Amino acid sequence: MDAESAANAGRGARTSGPATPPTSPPVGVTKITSPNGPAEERSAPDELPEAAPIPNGHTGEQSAPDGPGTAQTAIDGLPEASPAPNGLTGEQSAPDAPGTAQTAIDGLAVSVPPTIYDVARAAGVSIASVSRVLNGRRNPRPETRDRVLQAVAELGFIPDGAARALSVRLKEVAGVIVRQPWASKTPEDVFADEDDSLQFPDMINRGIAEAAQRRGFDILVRSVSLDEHDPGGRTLALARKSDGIILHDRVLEPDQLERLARQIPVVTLAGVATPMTANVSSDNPAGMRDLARHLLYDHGYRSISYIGGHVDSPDSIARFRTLAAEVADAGAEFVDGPQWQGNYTAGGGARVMNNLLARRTDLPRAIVCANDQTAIGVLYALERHGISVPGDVAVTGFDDIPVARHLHTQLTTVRQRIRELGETAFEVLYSMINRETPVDRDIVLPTMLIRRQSCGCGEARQP
Amino acid sequence: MDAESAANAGRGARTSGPATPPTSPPVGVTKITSPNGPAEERSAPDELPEAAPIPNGHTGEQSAPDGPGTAQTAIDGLPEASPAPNGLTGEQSAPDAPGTAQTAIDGLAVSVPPTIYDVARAAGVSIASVSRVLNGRRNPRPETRDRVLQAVAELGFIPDGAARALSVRLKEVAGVIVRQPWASKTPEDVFADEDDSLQFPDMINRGIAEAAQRRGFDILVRSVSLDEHDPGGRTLALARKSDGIILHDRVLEPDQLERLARQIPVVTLAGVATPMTANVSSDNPAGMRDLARHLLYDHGYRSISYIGGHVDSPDSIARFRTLAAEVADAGAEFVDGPQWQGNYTAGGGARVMNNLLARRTDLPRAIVCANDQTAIGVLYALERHGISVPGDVAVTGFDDIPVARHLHTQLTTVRQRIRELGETAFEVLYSMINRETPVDRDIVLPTMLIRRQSCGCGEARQP
DNA sequence: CTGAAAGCGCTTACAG
DNA sequence: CTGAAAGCGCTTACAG
Repeated sequence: MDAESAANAGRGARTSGPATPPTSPPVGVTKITSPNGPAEERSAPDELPEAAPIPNGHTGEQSAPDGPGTAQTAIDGLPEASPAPNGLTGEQSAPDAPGTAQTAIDGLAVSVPPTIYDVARAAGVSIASVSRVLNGRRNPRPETRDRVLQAVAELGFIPDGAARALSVRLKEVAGVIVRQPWASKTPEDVFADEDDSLQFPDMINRGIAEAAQRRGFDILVRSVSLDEHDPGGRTLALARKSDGIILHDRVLEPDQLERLARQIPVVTLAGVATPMTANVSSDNPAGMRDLARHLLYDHGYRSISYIGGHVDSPDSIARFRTLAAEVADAGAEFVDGPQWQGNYTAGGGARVMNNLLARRTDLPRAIVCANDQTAIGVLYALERHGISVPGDVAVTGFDDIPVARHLHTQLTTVRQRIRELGETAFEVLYSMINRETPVDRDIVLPTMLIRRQSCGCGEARQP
Repeated sequence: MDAESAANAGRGARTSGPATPPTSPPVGVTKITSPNGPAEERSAPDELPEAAPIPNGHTGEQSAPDGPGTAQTAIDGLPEASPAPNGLTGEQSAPDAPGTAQTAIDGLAVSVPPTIYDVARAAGVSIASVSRVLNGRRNPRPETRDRVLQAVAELGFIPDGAARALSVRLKEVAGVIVRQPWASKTPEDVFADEDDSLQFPDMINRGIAEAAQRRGFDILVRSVSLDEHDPGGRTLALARKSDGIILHDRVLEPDQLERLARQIPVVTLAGVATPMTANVSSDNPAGMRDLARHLLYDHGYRSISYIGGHVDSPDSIARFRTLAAEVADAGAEFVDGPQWQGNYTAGGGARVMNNLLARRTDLPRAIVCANDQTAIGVLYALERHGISVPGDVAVTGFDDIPVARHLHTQLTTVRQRIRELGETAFEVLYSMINRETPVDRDIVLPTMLIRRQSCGCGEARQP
């Protein structure tokens, strides 16, 4: 059997319907299968007979709730393999299942994993003892310990997380909700990819995950789009799988937030601390003030505008306010209006500029963007229209994401301690989960002005 | 009470030790608290008295396994609030807990969430009925339905995921293991940030998450570093929280992989399908062949080298082989050797080049990199040494990550359908979880050569 | 030190 | 249509 046919061996076999697929897409994973690569690069070992060893048969058959339950039982090897106390009933083979041993045949069978009862029996001890040696509670007798450990190794036992979670009331999972900026992208959007690129939220998540790992936690990330019909619902759905929730930017309305916080610990990023929630964010006022003064006094720009992020973003609002105040204090002109509303994406920034330029609007001397992503779009639009940055117009960002320094015109921006934002958010959440008294429930991290080319620094301003 | 003191209100209160912190870091989340931002930006509403309404008291007290269990019970509102059948024992207040009502005081208290029993009682029906209306099973009487729904709304009931998972034997969670390239970064590494940037793996994960969402699944991502002492252990730990596992690149040894696959469905990315696992990857041979021929025949380069990724990476090995073969076929020179070993990071690429240049080695006419990240490092090193790309040396990448087109010298590379790789991996895993016959267990996605500047295309080759 | 048993919060046949 | 009960796989006082 050559690789080609081996790869298709599974085809044509009966396929059972998935268990109530939420939004079932055009199903079918059929892809272009290596049109021309050398065979050895994609060979599919397919020793059917002995290739799928069923350590301990006995299929639990998780029949789909509705839909015709389809039984694809593996070869039932050891009938008496699971003498669990609470009488395992063995597989409940669906009535319409003509043949069995199907999953075993296609070689991808996964037998029902062993439980703590299997380990206990194999080791000749009680499940309590197994649990104890596995969790290092009260030192068991060395012999007991060894026997258990051996049984565990032999069976390849992996304790079920759900069962443990239910028992200790701790899942060791933190849910993270991100506002999805890349939802509204159009096919021909030049920045589709760029907006898919590493965002500020991704880096924060990296920080969260890192801190979580130290505590034995994992993170479950879910993104909700701006135009989501029910962000609250999606958030709740994630909450049931987590011990606590971290909310990026502003994903929930205040009332929804309160409801959620009543059920589970909640930490917001860039929001505002409430009696029930904690918050961690960067010092927007200080960051924007430094940037604004640099533009106003160091460069002497007399007219400045601000391209906002999401309309209701606390971060964007804070930045806007500080900038407007600084511009006013300097007696300079603050160019404002609805046409300057962005959405934190490069596409949004480009759109704002294109619209402005189409109307032949006079541009301010400097354009301050809500974040780097937006600035990237602005730079692009300006460049395409032959407008020089920073010669004709200065442009700045906020965040200092990695790409910022690789742009053709390096971006002047305000650096946030992005990962630290995430790490801190997790630590606060962790303490809340442990019902500890949080050290502080409104944490603000410092920022730093990063001067590069786009504001007019770095190189002699060329016309 | 001003914002400053409000923020510190919680301090000084007794803090209980966290439950067996794995690798306890210098604890304490104390951060720089807004050095100079206006107060209203970080105000912490702190209406102590009525701020923390305890809907239905009764604290479950998840006392830390070892360590002195510290009880921080909330105000016990409704003593008889949980008439659960299996006799809830109420809080097991730890012996050393002098006072209670502590979490309520600091305002961040989270009462024990209601269970299905609370809902059933409130609605005057059985828990079975609650479960049925919530899951839309067998249409309940409209009245029953309404009462349940109302009770759910009133109590803010969120069914516990662990309990559900245990019962239906499905967690609706897919575990994803990534090989962590950013582990070995040194402080002074110029590319630390760049390597922190959106990587190929991140984009794949985005695809996985997207596909997962359609099926009601969430993904749990864990990264293991190359020098991990026990990648298998960390993987198993994640496996207990998941229904299936997706492995990036090559994170497990074949034997570990087999052990894992015997317990739980496994899909590898860029690996090789085995009797127990499925694999999805890009067509490396075709992609590299197109690239190699472009370099060899279109540009006529006669000497080429390859900077590899991780030594044992199947992708890198496949690319290497194809390139070597193509170069040989063309009768050109393939410059090889251990000094050309990279590690998929920009830092790695830069290091290889710096070492080579330090030894004043003659460079080949073209340097093919295992991935874009590596190429970025190479471009950087070359530029610093005043070597012109593509004038003196051509450089190419692989992946076509977003930054590739934003580099000063735009990168010629081989595009992979990155997100699709992830989406496909999830779909295959999903079918395995449902014990379906997979459509194909070795899926290969097509690639596409993207010619930009770094190979010598696009602009007239300047000296 | 160890075992028997209760309990975690759901879902789902099984009988009314 | 609905309720009582069993069962999912662990952990943990509680008694030996």
